[in-house]
Amino acid sequence: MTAKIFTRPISRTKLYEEIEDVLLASIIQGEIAVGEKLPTERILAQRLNVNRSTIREALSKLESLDLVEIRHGDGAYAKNYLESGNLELIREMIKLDKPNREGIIRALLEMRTIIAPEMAFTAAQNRTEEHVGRLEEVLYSDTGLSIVEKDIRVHHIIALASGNILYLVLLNFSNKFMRDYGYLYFEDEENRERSLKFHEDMYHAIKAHDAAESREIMRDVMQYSQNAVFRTLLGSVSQGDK
Amino acid sequence: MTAKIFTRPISRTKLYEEIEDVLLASIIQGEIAVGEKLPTERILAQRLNVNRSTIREALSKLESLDLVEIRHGDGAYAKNYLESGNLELIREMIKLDKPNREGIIRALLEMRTIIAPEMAFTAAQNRTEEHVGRLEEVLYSDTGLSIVEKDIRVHHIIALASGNILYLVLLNFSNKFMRDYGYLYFEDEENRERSLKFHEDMYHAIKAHDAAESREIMRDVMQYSQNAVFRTLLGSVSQGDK
DNA sequence: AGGGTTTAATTGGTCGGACCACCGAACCAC
DNA sequence: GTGGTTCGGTGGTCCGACCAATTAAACCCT
Repeated sequence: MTAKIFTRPISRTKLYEEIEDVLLASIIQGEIAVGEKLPTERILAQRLNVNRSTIREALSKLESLDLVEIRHGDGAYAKNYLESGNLELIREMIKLDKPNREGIIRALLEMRTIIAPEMAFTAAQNRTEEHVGRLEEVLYSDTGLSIVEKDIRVHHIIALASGNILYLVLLNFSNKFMRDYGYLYFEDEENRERSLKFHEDMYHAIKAHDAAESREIMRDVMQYSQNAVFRTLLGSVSQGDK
Repeated sequence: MTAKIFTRPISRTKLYEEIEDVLLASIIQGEIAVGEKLPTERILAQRLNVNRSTIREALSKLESLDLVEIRHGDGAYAKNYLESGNLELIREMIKLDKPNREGIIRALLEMRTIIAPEMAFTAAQNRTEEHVGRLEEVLYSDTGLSIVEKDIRVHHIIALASGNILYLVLLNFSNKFMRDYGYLYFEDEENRERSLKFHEDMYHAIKAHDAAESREIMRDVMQYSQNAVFRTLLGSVSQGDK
């Protein structure tokens, strides 16, 4: 006996997330100018017909994105996302701005192509036996891994070996996309084989402490995959996604 | 003698931030294992003697850091920050783990040295007249800017010109440190002068669409400043801070 | 009248308690 | 077993109240 539902059908997403999206869009699209004060929590609650706690959760998220600044006793102010936005904001923007998705993927691949080789270089210098062992495990023991997960783990171990935690964090960000759009690359059989060979070559180079070789290998694979995905993107311009 | 005061005099920071720090430390230091379920919100509220709303705000922040995963109807689970942590988490870690501050600064400088030159290269290719105009404004008109702010703005414009929004976001992150620790570099008179010259040279190279030259200039200044800060850090090893 | 102080209004932060939506495990029927 | 049901527990939302910080108007003293 389902009680008569008085509101919208069913909210699949959390309420505060919907509100977060609305406010985020308002700020990014300039409806709320940079530096402008947002309506108070109480007013927003009343206007959107939700509880103030819910508004607070939404604003809290926006604050975490560095998109608004909340001042106790004063109010919430919109910030310039071009000056303070963080990586998570990029992900949020993609959810609301699908057309830009391609541009961000391009940006991400471009950055990876620059960073990953240096990361591999440093990793080959600093790697310990443990890193080598973990690579072997991923390459030869973990049989149940998909190619995407395998690739992610290899890069993860390399990032760990590099000793630069920022490489690691950047890679984490990249991986979140890889899990969503990795198929753009790995759906091609040739690319899958190339990837496996890459894992092998990189493993040996790192095991041998060959920094220069590691960098070269990484650079090659990054440039190749970057171009491959670009071609895929070009070929699917008018293709919708689900 | 250092008897722990049971009732804290005044909570200088927001309550949920204190709780956030406590939970964050617990997870990073492994007291709460990866994958382990955290106590429920109600239990945490009771145990820490605060309201459940406050606990929820703290958990929400940790979720934004990708440090915990909250599942409706189930509970909150600790995640492996090495696999999912984001840039903001790095900042939080520094606040709680001062000894690591130096390592993170090193990592940041290392990454900047790699990325910034390529960013300048692309910027010189893609820059519009507007970018040139804004550079001129910062260099010759905005007289009230501190050297740190001036430097930040120059890099910001270059990042904008590059057209790669990830460069921009990474730079934003970097700038948050620059505002805190920029003095490590700019307290030296020679470095300040060098910086001004860098702005000049970079401006002309970008204006001339000279990508290769822009990259060279950027690479030089990055490597120099990286080394300069390293030396400063080495020289202040035993220097405590509060 | 000018400048510093007090007060009041406004706004975000915390509280307590209630109910709703969702998940998982135990249970039950088949 | 398989599939549905029940039920307890957990996060999500709501309500209304008070605390704490900020701001600006009102006030007072000189």
